[in-house]
Amino acid sequence: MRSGRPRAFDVDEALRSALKVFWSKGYEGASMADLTEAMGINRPSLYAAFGNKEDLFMRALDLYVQGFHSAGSGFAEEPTAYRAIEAFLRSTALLCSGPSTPRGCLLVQGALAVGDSSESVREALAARRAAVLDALTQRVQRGVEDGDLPADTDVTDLAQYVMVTNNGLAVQAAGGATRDELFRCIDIAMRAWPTAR
Amino acid sequence: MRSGRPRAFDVDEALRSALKVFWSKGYEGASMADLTEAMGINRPSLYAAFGNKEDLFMRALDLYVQGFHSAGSGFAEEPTAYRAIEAFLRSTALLCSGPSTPRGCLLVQGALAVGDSSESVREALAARRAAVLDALTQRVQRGVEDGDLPADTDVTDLAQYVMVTNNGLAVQAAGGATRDELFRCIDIAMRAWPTAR
DNA sequence: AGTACATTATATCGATCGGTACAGAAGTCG
DNA sequence: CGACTTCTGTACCGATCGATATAATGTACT
Repeated sequence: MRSGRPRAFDVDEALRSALKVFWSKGYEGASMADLTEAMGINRPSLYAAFGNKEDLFMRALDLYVQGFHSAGSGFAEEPTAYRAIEAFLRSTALLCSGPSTPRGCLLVQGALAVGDSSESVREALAARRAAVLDALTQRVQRGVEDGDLPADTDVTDLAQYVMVTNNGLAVQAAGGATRDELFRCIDIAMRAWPTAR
Repeated sequence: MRSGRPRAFDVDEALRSALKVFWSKGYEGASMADLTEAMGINRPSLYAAFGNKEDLFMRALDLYVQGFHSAGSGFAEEPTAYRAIEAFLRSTALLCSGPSTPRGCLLVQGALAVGDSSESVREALAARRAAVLDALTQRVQRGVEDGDLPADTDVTDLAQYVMVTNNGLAVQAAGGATRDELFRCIDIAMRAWPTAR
């Protein structure tokens, strides 16, 4: 065991608490006072364990993407592109309307309405969203290759449409839309899906 | 003419400058220093002319909705529901990707990622978005009555789908999507439109 | 000219922001 | 038992937040 006074809190649990604060208030909207209160620790403990506010956010962002966001789950493994995208959107709807998590999507919350001080945070979020778009594009591309999408499908445009729907769902969820309402929107959105020839 | 020293700036022009700042940075992301600099006036002049930061934002919000946002333009007067909604979405895409205005939509920018201090601002934005949704719902409803939508169309769900697309377009635009990309997303989104019987 | 009055600019207010110095407390080592 | 190391709690740092007190400036009315 390491010498010195042992830590009186669980780092992972504190990080989960921090994630919830960032999730609901965004990067700049979450103050250190908010964070330390939610995490149940003092300020110096936070800085010793996580560095600074930006480092803490990056850690929370990793946890969010790997542990919560649908791009991390196996949506791409659904048998057809249609079912994969539908699963992706449904997963987003579930995540954004969870009863025990904040409404909306962290990747979208922090993307907008940000001051000058957090350029690197905005870039990190943009990179994460780009990664999601890339995963969607690859799955759509595979759908073309598998023959469950027309050969002349513009995979970039179609993936971006899915991304638009995803972001729109996140905003509506943050605005108070219910889980059922989001699901019915997905049902409509999937009607835009190209039919296989 | 009113007695006393005349104002050295144009109120409407200053308000337009303030709108641009709020539009790009959101309510909390825009500091009074940002605003006064963009407006070209000193702090006391701002407070004398507009009250406080929240009052200024509400004035800017009015200007945005009445002067910029597509819900204020005559999208509803297009002959069919399809063409009305398409016009609405295209108008959103144009607004969110304008070369001389900030990217994205003020109603969406400020809706998310907000601290505790601006509850009333969030409510005002939610009310504006609700008004847009209501206008969409009414136009869809008229489409059902006109017969260019099936009689069993769920107008609420369809309007909410349009709202989701609208919000998604705004987020993608804020993230850097080009005007053409947005337009192609709209082309795909409109494929979900119900066909008249 | 002189008074009244609204706007201007400077300088500053208390509160809060993210971030830390410092001393005491709680462990492992010898 | 100390010596050493790491964490905890308090109290505080300079910077910035939104908002103002105060006094100088410029216009209209008498």
